[in-house]
Amino acid sequence: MAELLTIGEVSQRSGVAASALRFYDDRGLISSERAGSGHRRYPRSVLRRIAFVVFAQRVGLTLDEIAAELDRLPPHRAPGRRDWQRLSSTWTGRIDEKIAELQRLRGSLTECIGCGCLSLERCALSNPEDRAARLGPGPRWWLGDRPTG
Amino acid sequence: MAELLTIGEVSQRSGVAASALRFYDDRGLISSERAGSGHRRYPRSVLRRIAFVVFAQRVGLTLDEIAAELDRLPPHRAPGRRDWQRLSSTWTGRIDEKIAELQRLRGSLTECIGCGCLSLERCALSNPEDRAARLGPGPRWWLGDRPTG
DNA sequence: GTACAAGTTCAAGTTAGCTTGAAGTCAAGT
DNA sequence: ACTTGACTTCAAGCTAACTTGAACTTGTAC
Repeated sequence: MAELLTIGEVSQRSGVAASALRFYDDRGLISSERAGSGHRRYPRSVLRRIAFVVFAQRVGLTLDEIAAELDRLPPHRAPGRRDWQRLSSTWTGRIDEKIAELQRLRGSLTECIGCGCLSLERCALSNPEDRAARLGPGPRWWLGDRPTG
Repeated sequence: MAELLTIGEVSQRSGVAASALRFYDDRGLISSERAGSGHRRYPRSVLRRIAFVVFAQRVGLTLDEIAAELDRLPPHRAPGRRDWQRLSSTWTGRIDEKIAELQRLRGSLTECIGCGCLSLERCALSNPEDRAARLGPGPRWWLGDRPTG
């Protein structure tokens, strides 16, 4: 039962690719000591941190946002039950927003099909404001669905 | 009242940037005649086609999928009420799937917070199968949420 | 001592859906 | 004639979150 884990072991246990772990390491989401050889050595607590990252991603947070959340924890500490609960309401709130938005979309869709208008000017579905609001290049992430920045 | 519209006019009426319209044109989503000058000229029906594209994007279809749908219409025809209705069930179905998935996510989140486990091996939230299933590079679109390829 | 797996860094590639810029053409107004 | 604005093509850039490849070093097993 080793105290410190290699990147390969962490990868296996977490299901996250080693390349991704190096990437997280570079971005400061996780941190490692180095063995004399220069190889990364991770404490077990890193697994909870990784779990946190994975879950947060599923909720829809970007890595930057996740990094910000992790920065609010005592340095290098893995999130515990308390932190979990502090975040839970924010996260479920976020999911709820997404659900609500999809339901609104669903509603307008059925409406539009009912009336058969398919008019860009009138139909709520086209939602030109949202589209106009997204400036610059890049894929249109969730196409006008992002709540705040 | 001109019969044919310039790309700028189409852009204004649809709210879609001219650069995007050229992009759609190149991808075959819309098609144009050319004036003697080489400038694009669009029939009015293009507005309905564009509406179709915009709506389909909001539902979550990729441009490739949208192109496939449009290919099933008589060539160069704008989608009418019938086409609309034929597609409506597919689309609302798709939205429903997404909603269901978010609700599942919400459920596991509350569960996980209740038990405080935050274990990558046991917790339903981490969902290693989904993650393992996404191969290759590129951003993890909707992080493991995509139903079929 | 010689494989071979597993680790390292760093740069470049991948995806989608556009945008931006460069360099030039065309049309209308003064 | 000259400017202004709208249009053209084509190549390159942007974003996020990684992956892939090259070139090299370390650690373990036989």
